[in-house]
Amino acid sequence: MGFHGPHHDHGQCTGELIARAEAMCAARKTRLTPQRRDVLARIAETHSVVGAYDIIERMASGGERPAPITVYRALDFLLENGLIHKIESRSAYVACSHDHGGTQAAILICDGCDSVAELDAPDAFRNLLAAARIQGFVPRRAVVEVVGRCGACKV
Amino acid sequence: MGFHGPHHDHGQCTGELIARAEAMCAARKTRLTPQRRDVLARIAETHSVVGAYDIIERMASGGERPAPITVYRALDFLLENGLIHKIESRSAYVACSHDHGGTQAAILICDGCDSVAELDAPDAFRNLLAAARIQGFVPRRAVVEVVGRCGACKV
DNA sequence: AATTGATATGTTATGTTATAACATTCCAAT
DNA sequence: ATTGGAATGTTATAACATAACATATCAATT
Repeated sequence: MGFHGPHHDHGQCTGELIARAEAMCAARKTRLTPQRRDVLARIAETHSVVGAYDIIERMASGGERPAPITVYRALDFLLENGLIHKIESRSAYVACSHDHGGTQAAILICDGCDSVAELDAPDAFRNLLAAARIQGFVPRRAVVEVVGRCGACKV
Repeated sequence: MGFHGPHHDHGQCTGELIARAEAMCAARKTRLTPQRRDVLARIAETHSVVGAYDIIERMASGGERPAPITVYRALDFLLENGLIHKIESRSAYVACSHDHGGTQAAILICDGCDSVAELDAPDAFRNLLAAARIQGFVPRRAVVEVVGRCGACKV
């Protein structure tokens, strides 16, 4: 949680993520195929948002250029399994930075450097969903994205 | 606030919205030009989300077909002036149902009937923004969309 | 080992959403 | 009448996402 500075050990981030992905696939009996692993690795290169066509470009430099549908299929898999998040306000994707044990996280997006942090805000979600239910609404999924400036980019 | 039933007086909704738009433009010395008014009116036809190209189709049936950029320019104006909201998780638009006096509203989206309601949830926003600030983040805009079932569509 | 069924991938094409770049027109203030 | 900013027109293209159908892979069963 929180933004990652420029000097953090990013190898650890990606290492943990891949380990988590493998553990999850083993547990759910799904497969982390080379394509899926490759797409995940490309997204995990940074903590900034990455568009689907950015992923295509990155994969093209260092191998065959995948068709868009190929990347979107991998994205669907990774989304379903909670390994990445879609940033709706950007139509882009980011690697999930940590295991949310069933709880939902808000997304903080810096419009200075495009980097993303996840924010556990259980009170906010509780309030939000409670307010929705009072209206007779049955929540299924909440999209919570806050756009602003991270500590490093604020003036 | 809340979802609108099938039998509500929708003429009143659109009437109020246009009146609000005119008052706002008078106050801010901006212009509610015929194109902008037309786009606003098309969005305001229902309380469901409307895509930009839906607006184009609706305008085409009853006049010249506007170019996409024409509609997007009007959408930008209406967004800037708080007369419509963009639903990020749908890439679509909805008329603002009521004047939010400076406060932010959450959006409830029914995945049964695609209709939208706005929800004042000041506690949720307060919690969310406070949690973000603790991380050293400076919030500028919050996207809060809850997807689920409205009272009429839930099983 | 062969069969089978589900999962994953390949291939081609197209649909959907949004903006760039530059020219022209409109309108209110001087 | 001039002028400067706001709005619109015009053409083209960028960016995001899925449809439809064919083929391949793999693990479980016979």
